[in-house]
Amino acid sequence: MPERFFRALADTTRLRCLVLLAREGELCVCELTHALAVPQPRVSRHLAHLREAGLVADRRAGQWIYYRLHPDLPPWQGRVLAETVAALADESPFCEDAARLAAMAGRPGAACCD
Amino acid sequence: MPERFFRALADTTRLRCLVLLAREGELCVCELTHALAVPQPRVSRHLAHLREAGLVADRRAGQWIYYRLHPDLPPWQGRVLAETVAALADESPFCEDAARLAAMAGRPGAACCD
DNA sequence: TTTCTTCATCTGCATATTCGGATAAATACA
DNA sequence: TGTATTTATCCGAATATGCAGATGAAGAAA
Repeated sequence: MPERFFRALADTTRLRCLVLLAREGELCVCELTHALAVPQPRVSRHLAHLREAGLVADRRAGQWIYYRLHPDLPPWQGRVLAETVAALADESPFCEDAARLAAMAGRPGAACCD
Repeated sequence: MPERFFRALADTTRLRCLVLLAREGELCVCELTHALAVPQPRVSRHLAHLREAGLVADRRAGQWIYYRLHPDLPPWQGRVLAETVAALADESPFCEDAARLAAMAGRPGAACCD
């Protein structure tokens, strides 16, 4: 099912989510929604797609659901993802996403004042 | 346009062509058609897709048109492709494709009797 | 020229993908 | 209980993608 893997990567919204998750480790839907600056249902829909493709895992914590890159990703897919993230992280719109996330106020897991 | 790259990889016929080209270096359409055992217009259509995505280059030699992985592929895309080919080459249907190609009679570039 | 081979493209159709907007479900909190 | 927040899903429509089969275009060889 390698086509399923690449199909999951063949969309800008999903790639932006993956690049952010690779950088940050774990993010909730509202953080991703703020960082990408797109409607929330769109983020949820694409995260569901990534989850069904086995690329991300989710974890509920109170009212938030945190997503992360799937720890059991096949090694070659992990290497492909790492190469991709390294190549894209400094490009647009991925770097802007990271900047918006860093500037986001009231992030759920963050300390209030540091 | 990384989505364009991954979209090009998100189809079995195209992946099979790419794996064969990576193994063999250069192949004409009739060799690919024989190796994949699918209708020729299907191969041509997907090769055109790969060409428009910048993944392969073509070269006319008489009545044959030879395709190869594009020599100017961005380095990170080359690494992704190499990881992918290494992971898939021994899997089905990619290994069967290589076997059918090896057993093909009357290949255009081959010597007649060795 | 005619014929053959190779390859590309067109036509018609079915399916898949994506979207925005509305709504539902689950949790936290008053 | 009721309300606010977070997340998921549904709906309808537009667009994209894939296929098979037929046809077209280009070169080779008679």
